[in-house]
Amino acid sequence: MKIATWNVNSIKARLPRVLEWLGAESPEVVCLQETKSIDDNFPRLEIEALGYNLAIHGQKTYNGVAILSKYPLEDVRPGLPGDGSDEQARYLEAWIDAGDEGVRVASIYLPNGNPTDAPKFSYKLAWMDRLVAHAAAALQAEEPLVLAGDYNIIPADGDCYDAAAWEGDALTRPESRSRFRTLLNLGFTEAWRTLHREIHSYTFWDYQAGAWQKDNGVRIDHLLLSPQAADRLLACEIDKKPRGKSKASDHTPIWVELGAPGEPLVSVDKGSIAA
DNA sequence: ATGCCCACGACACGTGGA
Repeated sequence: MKIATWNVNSIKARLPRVLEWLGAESPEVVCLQETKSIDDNFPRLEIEALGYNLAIHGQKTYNGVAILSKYPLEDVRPGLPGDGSDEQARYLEAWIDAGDEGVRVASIYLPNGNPTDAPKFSYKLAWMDRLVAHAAAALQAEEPLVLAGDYNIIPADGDCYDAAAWEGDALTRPESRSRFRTLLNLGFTEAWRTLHREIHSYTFWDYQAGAWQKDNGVRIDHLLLSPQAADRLLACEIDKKPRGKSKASDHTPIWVELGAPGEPLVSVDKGSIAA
């Protein structure tokens, strides 16, 4: 089962790019962020026509998350618990009903947090504290769980093109990174870094100053796997193709491939073992 | 050193993004 995450920067502006990518790659599950659409205006029909079920959690103009799935969606839960006064649509989770290959998936749009001398930064940190608490509780279920989305966190200096340029930014501040590590240390596996050793691989390139052409990017879109999901991890790749198209989002998709429970992670050549 | 570009809402430019 392929599970992707993509910050589309407006589902309305990006619909042709999204439909083209879904048609070409056919991921079973897709988490979208920054849909920037109220639920009544979400282009459901076009996406359903490609064989997807939808769960959406939107608001006017800003934020907005969605989960697309070729399997039925069950137990859909919009909103990150922990603050009933938070009206920003940044979290949505659902159970993907794929029988023995079922998995719980969350679509996450973590606050940017800039500028760091303003309430936006404290909101980011408080939101991360709530995410840590919710993730810790979710682990108690001992289910396969994938927390996928735009974390607005550059985990390490090698995950951006110029660490000096990003020093002091909300995406690299120690307060942000330490909370991301706390999340990982609960027992989550960061899929891409687990399977790739190379640095300077990115999921976001700014629209400005020719960042895409110069490969001035940052790696801020992540998939975090519970132990039961990590045991099934077969692959994780960044698909840079959509970022190079016209009318592109500034983010590009990243995906994991999960096998069935108990499926071998690598094929074994029994003949050579016998020899 | 600062802004570059893009999307939104709803018409002009302010807000937000990262």
